[in-house]
Amino acid sequence: MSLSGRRPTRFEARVHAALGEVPRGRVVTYAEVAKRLGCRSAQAIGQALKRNPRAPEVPCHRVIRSDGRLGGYAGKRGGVRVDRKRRLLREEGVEFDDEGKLTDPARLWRWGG
DNA sequence: TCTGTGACCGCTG
DNA sequence: ACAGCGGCCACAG
Repeated sequence: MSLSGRRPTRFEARVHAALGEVPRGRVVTYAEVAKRLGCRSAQAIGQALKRNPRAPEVPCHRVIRSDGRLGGYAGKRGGVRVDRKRRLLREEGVEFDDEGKLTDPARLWRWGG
């Protein structure tokens, strides 16, 4: 309850706002979001998302790793949580191959570039 | 592919 | 206020 009952920090709010700019059917990397916020730690982005599993208000599932793999979801780096993430993306037309890599790199969203 | 190091935010004590 | 630690990561070797 320490998590769900907590009010978002300013940093978290900025992360969520940034995610809101990512259209459906597109994905963005943790690094890209970090860059957008002027933060040099992509991991800090993951932290912020973990603290707010309240989808679909915040489309956490649209954030993947720089190497094209899914990365974690809802605080876990594997298992059913990530399976769910993959399903959600699949519903938006974003697919991953057997290696867990993003099939179509054109799906990658990025700001100003 | 795996390991080590860098980076940084928020929790806890 | 402050130090230590862990975490949905990135990057180099």
